[in-house]
Amino acid sequence: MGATERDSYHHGDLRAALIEASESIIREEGVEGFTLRKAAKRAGVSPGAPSHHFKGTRGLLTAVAIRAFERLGAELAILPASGVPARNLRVQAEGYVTFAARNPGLFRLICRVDLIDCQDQDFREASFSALAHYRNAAAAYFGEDPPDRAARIFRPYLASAFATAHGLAHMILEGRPALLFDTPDPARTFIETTLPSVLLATWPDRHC
Amino acid sequence: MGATERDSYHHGDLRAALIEASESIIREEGVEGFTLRKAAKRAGVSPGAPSHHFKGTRGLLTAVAIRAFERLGAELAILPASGVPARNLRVQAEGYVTFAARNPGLFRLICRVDLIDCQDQDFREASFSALAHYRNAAAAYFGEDPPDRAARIFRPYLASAFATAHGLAHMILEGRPALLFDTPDPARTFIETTLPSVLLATWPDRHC
DNA sequence: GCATCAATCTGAACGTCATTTAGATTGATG
DNA sequence: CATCAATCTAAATGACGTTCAGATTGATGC
Repeated sequence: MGATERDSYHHGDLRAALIEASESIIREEGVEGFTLRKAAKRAGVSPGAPSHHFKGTRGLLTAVAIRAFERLGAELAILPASGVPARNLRVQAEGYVTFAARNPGLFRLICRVDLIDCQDQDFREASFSALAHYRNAAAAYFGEDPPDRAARIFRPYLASAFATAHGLAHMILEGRPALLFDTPDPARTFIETTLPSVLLATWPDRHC
Repeated sequence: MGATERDSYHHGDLRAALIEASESIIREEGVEGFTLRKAAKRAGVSPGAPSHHFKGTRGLLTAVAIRAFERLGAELAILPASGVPARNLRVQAEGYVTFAARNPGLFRLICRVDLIDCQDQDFREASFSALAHYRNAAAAYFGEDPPDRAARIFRPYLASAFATAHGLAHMILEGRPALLFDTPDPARTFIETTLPSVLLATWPDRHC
């Protein structure tokens, strides 16, 4: 549970262990509870060891953010797709917000551009790939071709398709639902009650 | 420019000076560049002095956040209002996003619930008051009575009215426009080109 | 005008943080 | 089996927030 036991002087796969440890810390204590020393301790190494595998704290957090985007992408990928574009877009948006609500630490991390190396190619690739299904659903709904990898990510219609869900996600993480509901899980209640009607108002379509 | 000169042992109005200094630092270097010691130095006092006026760093940042909400509220209050509800709502939303783009540090601060005492009554009051015009515009557009001070802030229609603008604001602060435009001020370009069409898609109304 | 008191500020300390460096350890190569 | 580069430790550095004893002073009561 605490520091990982280790028999040899070398760790074996410290890089992976640090990412794993960091993700756990962020899940348990949030991004603000994360420190490089904690991650090193949890992986069973000294505070200076991580520097051989990552460019400082930022490098490690960038790697964790990449994993977070991969998890988001995996969740969006398995959502059911119907023949109704509006419904598909709404399912993707709801999945996006649900991911943020269920993984507040990870979602906050991928939005903390001050903590991450946003120029990192793997990071940019991961952030692009994660939203593939969402993007396709939006393109189908708005009747446009989905942008390819070389094209700019955000077109006006895409901004529209992302902004509402992104805003709702942040509202949840900023604690708005707790002001509204006294249920055991206010965020869940928020998603189940407020969100569908919001998406309905944003992208009205009686075919859903 | 640097430390404020001081003739007497006592500062006179250190509380206000610390808030002023902190806001300047956050404007210049962002929230992540802020430290309590910097603020103390800029106000011309020792690192321990602020503790007599604020409950730690969080107390000071909460005071700065209150000021930030007041500035946001002041900007939204002077926006022109017409007889067309849809237009008024759109003007408020655009003002909201513009404030975020022009004051990235301050806007990030009021969203950093980990740095602020969100239970603070003055803070809650300020956050509520700042959005008065926005709320009224949304209520008029959706044909509902605006909620009074005692009522819960967010209803579904209000969440809808805020989510898109809030999401766009975060997208700007997360650097998305820089991926899109090569202009000297990508955020400005984003607002002037992408944003109106996004708001149009979100709240379609040919009376604007 | 003066003594007293509470508010305010300093200076130094403490523990934690990220990061760097010299040196110890060891897996891999020849 | 010797060599070498990769990996890790231990210690140090400087900045951070916070606390505390003591210095200073504005304000109050006389």
